[in-house]
Amino acid sequence: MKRAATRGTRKGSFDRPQHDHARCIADALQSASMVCAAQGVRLTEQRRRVLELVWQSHRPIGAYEILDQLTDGSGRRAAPPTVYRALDFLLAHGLIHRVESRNAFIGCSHPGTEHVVEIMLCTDCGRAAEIDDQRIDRAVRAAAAEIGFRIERQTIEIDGRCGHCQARPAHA
Amino acid sequence: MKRAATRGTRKGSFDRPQHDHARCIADALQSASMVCAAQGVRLTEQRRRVLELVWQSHRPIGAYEILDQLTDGSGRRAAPPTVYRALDFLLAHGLIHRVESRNAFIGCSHPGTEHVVEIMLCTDCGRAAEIDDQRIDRAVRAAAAEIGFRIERQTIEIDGRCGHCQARPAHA
DNA sequence: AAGTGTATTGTTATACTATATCAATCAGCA
DNA sequence: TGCTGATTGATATAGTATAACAATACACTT
Repeated sequence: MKRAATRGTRKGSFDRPQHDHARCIADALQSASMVCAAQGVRLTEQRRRVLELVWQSHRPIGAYEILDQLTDGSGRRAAPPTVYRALDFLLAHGLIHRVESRNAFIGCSHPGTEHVVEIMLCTDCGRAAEIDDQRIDRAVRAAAAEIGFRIERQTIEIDGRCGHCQARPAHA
Repeated sequence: MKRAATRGTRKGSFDRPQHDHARCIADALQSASMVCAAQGVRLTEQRRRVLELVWQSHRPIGAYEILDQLTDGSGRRAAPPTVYRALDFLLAHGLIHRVESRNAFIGCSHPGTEHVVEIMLCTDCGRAAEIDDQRIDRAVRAAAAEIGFRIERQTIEIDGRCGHCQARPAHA
């Protein structure tokens, strides 16, 4: 599973715009399947479809964008709780992350492993990259320890311009 | 002004619960006044009142909580744009910070100075402390530099339990 | 003091994000 | 089969934020 998790989006960097994204999606779904099996929980069709929609691009996606694309076969649109429940499940099992500064969600780049979540967000192409930098984590832990603060959760989101976008004119 | 900014809430730590909070408020208003004068913008009565409400505690406050307390003298409640405009102004001039993970706002602990914003949030007493740790900033910059990412903004919010709360039973 | 242009505030409507609640259905198992 | 708990459906509503345009206040000139 570790192989599967790292075959697609590599943690710590932005994929080339022309990478094989179908593989990112396939890998994510496969990893999710394994993670759920390992944790003894069910990756239902509904949850799988939501995860697939989250992974349709590397851009954070909002709950209502998912909702708009989540028809029940006969074109009937789902209701908000449907999508939020699926998102809650995926969050709880580490398959997606919430981007707080955007009220949106991205697929987790290395599900099934313990890691702090640090996200870089390109303000040009809109894509997100999950990084996993030990130095940042160590620095945060050190700062917390100094004032006797016991960390429970970290929200680290960095906005800026990714390398690919800097290498070309600003987005239209 | 630097003295005023550091007299109240010290950056980098949680105040003792029984600190002289009236002074925090007074200092914040005074600093704001000076910052606005220096920047050639007007700290109107409306904006001053919103800032005061933000500073009524060290807990992040939501826009609608402010709204509920913002009467126009005759008890008439203001409308949302009124408070959001004031908040936008205060954000733009570095007098408050937005807490993304809470959709809420806190007063800036050292307005008028350039700094990255790193916030610790106690899940027990609900208070926030703005820290300004160079190690975290350096680590983030290093990680970004490695993948050619140009930083524009950082959102760093750490949830956990503050020292004061750890020193006593969990909050009722 | 009156006039003028800009900034600020008021007002109404509406968009966007998220959850509570209860009913219906489904999956796994005694 | 029938029970039990998990999942989904459906409706209503809470919570967060902005668009658009009118009215007012302020600073500055004449």
